Amino acid sequence: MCSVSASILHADLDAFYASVEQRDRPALRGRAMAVGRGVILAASYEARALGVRTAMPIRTARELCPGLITVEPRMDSYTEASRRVFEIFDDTTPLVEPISIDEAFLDVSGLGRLVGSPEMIASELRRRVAADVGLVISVGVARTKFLAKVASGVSKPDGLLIVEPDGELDFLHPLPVGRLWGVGPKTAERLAEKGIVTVGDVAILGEGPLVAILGTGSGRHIHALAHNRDPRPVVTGKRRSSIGSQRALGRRARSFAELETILLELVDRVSRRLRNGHRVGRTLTLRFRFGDFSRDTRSHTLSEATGSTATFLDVSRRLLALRRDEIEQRKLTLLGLTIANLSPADAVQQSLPFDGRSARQLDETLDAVRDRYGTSSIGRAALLGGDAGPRIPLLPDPVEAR
DNA sequence: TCTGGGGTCCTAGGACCC
DNA sequence: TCTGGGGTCCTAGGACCC
Repeated sequence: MCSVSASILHADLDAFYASVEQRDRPALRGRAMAVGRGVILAASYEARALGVRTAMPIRTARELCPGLITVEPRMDSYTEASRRVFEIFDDTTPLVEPISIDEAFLDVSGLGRLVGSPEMIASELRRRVAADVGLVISVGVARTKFLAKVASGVSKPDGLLIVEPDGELDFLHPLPVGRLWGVGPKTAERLAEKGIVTVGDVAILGEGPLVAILGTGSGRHIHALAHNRDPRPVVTGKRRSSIGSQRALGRRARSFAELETILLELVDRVSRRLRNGHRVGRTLTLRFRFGDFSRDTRSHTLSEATGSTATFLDVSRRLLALRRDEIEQRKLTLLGLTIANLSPADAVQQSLPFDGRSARQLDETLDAVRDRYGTSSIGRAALLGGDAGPRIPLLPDPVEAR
């Protein structure tokens, strides 16, 4: 599926969240600033120059960079900026594959005669994103998706880099192994122990020894990438395969009743998003993180996919109860819920019978839940499981539950 | 008050079926 | 009594990415 010429674009917005903030608030321009809550989500290039990195705790970032300005994320603004950038992508070629809120692959192989060379298309794309949305985007152009992504990364910030087919390996081999997609800190360390530091080292090693170090899956994968063998085409119309939500719990201890309330909020949020996307799901996974940073999961697969909040709540509360002792002994610092095994909502019956309670009774139930657990973010939808789903049974008294 | 919050893919063992 | 081979699904966990 590789085209013979460099005609896959990887377009990636630079320091996306931070750039949107600097665009909207001129006082932040040219300053070391970052977007974050607890940890850094995105840092301006001025802050990066001082060592501030994504995923770094804000406290650590301030030690490195005492004057660092941090702002709370405004997801709505980022979503809107992203939407406008993707409109420009879609206007450029019908073959657009989104990867995340701020990057995508574009296949422009069919546009040569009509519009111009990949280089001209990439330049025009960068110009339009700057002029119409006010953001800087870097673009890599190559024969494969993998190499296009590497090229955009190398070109940043505000870059355009084209890797022609006859220069691929010369470009690739001097780079550190961490540039290979799928090589993170752990894998890089294992390779470094064997003296493998650059992509070229991987390429020379051969597949056999690499498989011996990393196992079949990643061994073959990484070996192929080191030779720029990446047959994956640009694919449009992908749908996500899971939907989840999680909540960091901070340092203080939480009662089991509090955790049940947080779980209810997670279930409410996830099932609402599921229904808004007209999807139903079958596998629930509860994710735990403890004070010592160890992680744990518990999952359950239903016999049929559903969109019912009540069912999700029922299952997830049972999964939570399974870990009750563990949670009370070791401090829980994160609780997450993911629903996977998704399918289109019209595949199953969507509206479950309403149990006939009056609106007033529902509100009373809701008040009781809020009262008991001191939360205000639970809506009636949580009790109804959608427009006409069954109500959620009132949470048992925390004392009774023991 | 301080370690987001959203995802994807892979592996391995056990259950179960043919 | 001994013992196949192949396949799917589920659960748990690990690594990685933005």
